[in-house]
Amino acid sequence: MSARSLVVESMRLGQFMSDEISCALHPYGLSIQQFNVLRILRGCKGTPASLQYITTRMIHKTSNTTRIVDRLLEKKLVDRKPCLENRRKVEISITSKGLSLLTTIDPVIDEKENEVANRLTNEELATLLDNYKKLFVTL
Amino acid sequence: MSARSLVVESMRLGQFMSDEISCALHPYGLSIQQFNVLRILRGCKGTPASLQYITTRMIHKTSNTTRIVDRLLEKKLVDRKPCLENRRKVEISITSKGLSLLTTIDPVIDEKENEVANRLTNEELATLLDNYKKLFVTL
DNA sequence: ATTATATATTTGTACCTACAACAATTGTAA
DNA sequence: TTACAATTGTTGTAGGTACAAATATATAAT
Repeated sequence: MSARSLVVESMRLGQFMSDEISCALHPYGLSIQQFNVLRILRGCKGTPASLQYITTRMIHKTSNTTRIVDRLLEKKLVDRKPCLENRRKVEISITSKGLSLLTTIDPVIDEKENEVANRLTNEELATLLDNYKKLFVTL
Repeated sequence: MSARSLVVESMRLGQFMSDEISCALHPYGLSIQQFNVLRILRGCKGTPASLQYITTRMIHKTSNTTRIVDRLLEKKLVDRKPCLENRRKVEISITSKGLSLLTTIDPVIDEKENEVANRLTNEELATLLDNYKKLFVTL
């Protein structure tokens, strides 16, 4: 019985977290994946990233990064340029408009994340993350 | 730092579980949501269910049950009839083809679920599910 | 040099989520 | 009864996931 619960409840919790963040992002017109890409690009600190690099860092391994970046381009939150050294590649970077949007959103997300995390003690939280690691071992 | 990890890692874990199940269902041509609906209908034990009833029991609260049922209908895994007592309603039931498909799939899913759950001791599993409950409290 | 293989991205399709608008039916209240 | 609100389901649209095929470029093998 518990085995089935583990799978279903883990999916439910993931969905719940996802909903919380999506909801917080909604006023800013960003989907959770678009936000994810923007934060990955900010983490690059000026160095442009390839689509492949972004993809490896996303939550959904099979997300279609091309099309997510397309939407960020339309909003002028990122730039996309062909890579001169390797013309198969593309160089994506966050614009100043993108950076300042993130600056606005940061405290809202932090607040939301803390609000959820505060339902557990630090010890419970540590144990939980520890158990996650055990579950994640790839087959 | 842990607060952010909690949200991200919960989403990752949910995605991981979802991927495991989707992958196991793939050979049978069912999506995880279609499978979910079939299991809900089986749980009704002959009593037909309305779309509304099915929706309340799904993982994704805003799933468009009409269209998921449409695809199960195409595969003749469910029946849909107008409800005579309340003509706004519709009566959905699982067919014998649907039931026998579920019977085939059941052990595959059980196996997958156990495989994942076995990475934790019973005590760890109980603690994990307990912590899930604390996190779920709706705001 | 030509062919084959690997890499990087794009495009196509089916299905799903999220949200809103719509239509039909039923319930309620003046 | 007529008007209004609530319920139930369908349809439309934008964005996303998953998977496969196509395209372009780069690298390796013969």
